[in-house]
Amino acid sequence: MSGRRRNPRGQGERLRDALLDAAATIVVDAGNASGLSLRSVAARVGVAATSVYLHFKDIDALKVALADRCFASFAAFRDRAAGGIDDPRAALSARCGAYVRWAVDNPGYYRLMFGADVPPLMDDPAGGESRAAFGALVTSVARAAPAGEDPTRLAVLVWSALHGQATLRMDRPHFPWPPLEETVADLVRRIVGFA
Amino acid sequence: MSGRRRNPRGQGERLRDALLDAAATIVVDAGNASGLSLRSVAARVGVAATSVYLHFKDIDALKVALADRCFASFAAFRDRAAGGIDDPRAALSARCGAYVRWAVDNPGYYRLMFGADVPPLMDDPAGGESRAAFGALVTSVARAAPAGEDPTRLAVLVWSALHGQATLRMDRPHFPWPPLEETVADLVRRIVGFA
DNA sequence: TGTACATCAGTGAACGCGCGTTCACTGATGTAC
DNA sequence: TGTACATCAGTGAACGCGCGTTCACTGATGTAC
Repeated sequence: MSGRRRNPRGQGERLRDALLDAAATIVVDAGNASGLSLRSVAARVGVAATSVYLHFKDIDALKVALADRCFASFAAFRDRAAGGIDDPRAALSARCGAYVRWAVDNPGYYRLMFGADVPPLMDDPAGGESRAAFGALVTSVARAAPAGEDPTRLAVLVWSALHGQATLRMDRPHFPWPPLEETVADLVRRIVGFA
Repeated sequence: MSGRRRNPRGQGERLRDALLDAAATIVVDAGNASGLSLRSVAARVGVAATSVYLHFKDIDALKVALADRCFASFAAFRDRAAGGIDDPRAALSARCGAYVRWAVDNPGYYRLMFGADVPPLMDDPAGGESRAAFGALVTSVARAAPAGEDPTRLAVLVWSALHGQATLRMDRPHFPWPPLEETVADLVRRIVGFA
């Protein structure tokens, strides 16, 4: 079909990456994971549908692997945004702004990672990623919060506010949203309680 | 198939309600709208698949009609929770707690109403419902907020926080969530800024 | 009072589509003897 | 040095399923003449 050649001996794992790349472009193009299927992914790579089974148990396993990849790049983006900022409150604001910004710019990925699509993410490999991300938020909140506040509790509040901003902005694009970074910073400031 | 009899002459509209009822039970059972199809709805009612066309242009039109119904019952639930409470802050807390409670108790409906399933809700009949609901929130926030705050702006922040709580609680059930009403009240108190 | 006709509330067969899953198969390449 | 064999990286036909959509049809009931 396409000009694809079979991988050389010992390089069979490269198809796995190619399948994940194809899945990523399908998700990016559609803005969600609804077009992800064993057959669509295989077709995109130029391979027989059954070849997907060589690397993934089913389409959900592929989704989990893709989500795992996304968590890594999401975390890197937030760390980059917050890195090098000394003031803990400014660092927290930057981290949170980056959270919503990345989500809005990558709705397909974000929905895959945090939607109901792949239910048991929290227990699985990607669940580890997700918990680590929450841990980083707790740390950042702890540095910025007034004394006497429970950082974990605050982080739960902040996380849910960020998630709400992110998903509403992508699902209700016609709503007159105020500017993203400014709004998120205000939200975080109010929740965590610093001037 | 089932013991269904055709509606008497002039009562053809009753099938419309029956189809919506069937769609509602499908959504409730699955917890989402993914099982909603022209054929599944028709089968549930005990009617030929093509009969759905007599009342709905396509399955999306049926989803919009169902969402419309849900908005009505959602709004009634919140009004009931907030009604009769004189203190504006307590009323706002009750209203917001009821928001998240209803969402968590009716995940299928809530996802249908606020998810990406039926994109243009905000422009359509149900969009009116949705805007009216936001208006009620703005009013309630205005009564509770300190002077000098912009109630619409605050309502946006509160709404996104409530939505985040609601969707994360339903999509991440394994996360160790703190008690719902208490957490929502805390969130609202912090955002709106009252002691 | 009878009857023709229109309307209403659906029916049911058929179509092509994409889906996951099964199964036996292929053909190149490295390795052991 | 040659050859048999195992392994690897896939293939491709076939299955049954549910889906939306089309089309001509049915049969009861009310209404006009």
